[in-house]
Amino acid sequence: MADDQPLLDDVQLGAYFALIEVVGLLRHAVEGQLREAGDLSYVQFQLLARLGSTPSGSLRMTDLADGVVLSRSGLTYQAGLLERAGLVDRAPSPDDERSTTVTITGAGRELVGRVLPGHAAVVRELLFEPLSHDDAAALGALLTPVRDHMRATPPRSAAPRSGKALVSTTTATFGSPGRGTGLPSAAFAGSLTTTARIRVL
Amino acid sequence: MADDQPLLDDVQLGAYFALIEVVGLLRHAVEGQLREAGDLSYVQFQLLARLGSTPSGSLRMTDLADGVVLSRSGLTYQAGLLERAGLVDRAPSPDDERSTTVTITGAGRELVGRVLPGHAAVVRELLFEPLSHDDAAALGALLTPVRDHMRATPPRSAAPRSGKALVSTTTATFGSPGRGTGLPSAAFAGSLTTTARIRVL
DNA sequence: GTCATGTGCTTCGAGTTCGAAGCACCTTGG
DNA sequence: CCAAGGTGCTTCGAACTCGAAGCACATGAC
Repeated sequence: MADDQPLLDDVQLGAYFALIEVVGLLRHAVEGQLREAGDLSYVQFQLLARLGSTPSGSLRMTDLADGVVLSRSGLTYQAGLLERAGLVDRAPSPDDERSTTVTITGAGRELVGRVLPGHAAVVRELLFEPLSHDDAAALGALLTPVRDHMRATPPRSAAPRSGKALVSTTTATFGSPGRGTGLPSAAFAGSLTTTARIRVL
Repeated sequence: MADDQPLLDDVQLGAYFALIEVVGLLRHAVEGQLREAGDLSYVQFQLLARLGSTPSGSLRMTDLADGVVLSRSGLTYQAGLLERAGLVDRAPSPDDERSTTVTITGAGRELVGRVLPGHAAVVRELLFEPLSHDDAAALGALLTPVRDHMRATPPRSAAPRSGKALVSTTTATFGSPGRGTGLPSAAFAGSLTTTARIRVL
C-alpha cells in the first residue's frame, strides 16, 4: 500500500484548521457569557441543555457523558456540582440498579431558559454573522453526516470497556456550494509548507 | 425588552450543535492518536505545528497563545514542558526586552513530522470520510470567513487589565455557596441579549 | 528626566479533566 | 443456584487550564 499520496490535501487541511479554530474561539466567547449570565461552565450548560431537550428530561449517566463528549469520571464530578446546586436530580434507575438516572429540575430548566437568549446572541454574533441563512443550512448539512459517522464508527476510544454503536438518523447529505469562490484555504497550506515537512501529508 | 424572536432558528441551532459535537469527537479521537504516536497532547501538537508553519519557526508567546486559543498562563506552562523536552527554545526578543520568542527546534520539527501522518489519517477517516472533496471545499469556504470574523472582532484578550468594562450590572455572582455553580441567579439574560453584549464583545 | 500607564510574561491557587482502579450490580453458562 | 465475566458509576491521583496578582520592560506626557 504505497500511499505516498497526501493524506490530506490543502483544501481539507484548510477546512480542518478553520473548524478547530472556529470552535475554539466560539467556545471561549460563549464560556464568558455563560459565566456572566448564569455562573455556568460550558460543559454544565451542555449537560442541562441536553437533559432539557429530552422528552423526560432525564438520561443515564453514561449516555449523558457520551452526548457531551465528557469522560465518565468527569460527568460524575459535574453531576455532583449540578445536583448540589439543585439543577438536576440523581436517582438509581428502576430497571437497572447499578445505573443512575439524571433528571433536570425545574430550577435547572429555568436557568437554561434564562441563560439561553444571551447564549444564542453570542453564537449568532460570532458564528452566524458572516453566514447567510443558506450558509447555515449548508453547514448543518455538511456536519450532520460527519457527526453521525463519528458516532457510529469508533465508540469513543477502543477502550477495553466495550463500546456501542449509536446511529442517529438524519442523513441530510449533499454538497452545497453555499457561496462559491475558489477558497482561500491555500493560505494555510501555503504557510504550512515552510519546511520539508509537507511531504508527509 | 420583549422583542426576541428566536435568536437562532432550528437550522442554525442544528448547525451549531453539529459543529460543537463534531469538534468534540474529533478532538478526542485525535488526542488519543497523538498521545500514542508521540506522547503529545493536542495543545502541544497545535503549538508545534503552528510554530513549524511560520517562516522563522518562531513566535512571540502572546501570539502563539492567541493562535491556539489558550490562556497566557496556560502557554507558559506548555512552553515550559516543550522546552524541557527539547522541542522548542525560548529566548528574549531582541527588540522588546520583556517579550519572549519561542522557536521550534529540529527535534520539534522531527516529532511533528513523525506524528503528522497518523494525525492526518485520523482526521481523514473521521472528518472527511463522509465528505466529498467538494464538500470539504465548501466547509472551508463557510468556516474561513467565520474564523476571520471572530479574529477580527474581539482579540481574545479583550479583558481589560483592571477589570472594567463588562456590564457593571452586579456581576456579583450572587453568593455562590460551595463555589461555582451556586444558586444561579443571573437576572440579565434579557439585557445581555441586546445592548449589553456589545460591550463584552 | 521621571512619573503614570500599558504591555509581556510568569507565578500562584483553585477548579476541572482524564484514565486507572475499584465497587456494585446484572447476565450467562454450567 | 453459582461462578465468571460484562457493565454503570464513583473514587483517586496526576495533569492541565484559567484568572488574578505580580514583576519587568516600554512608552508617552509633562
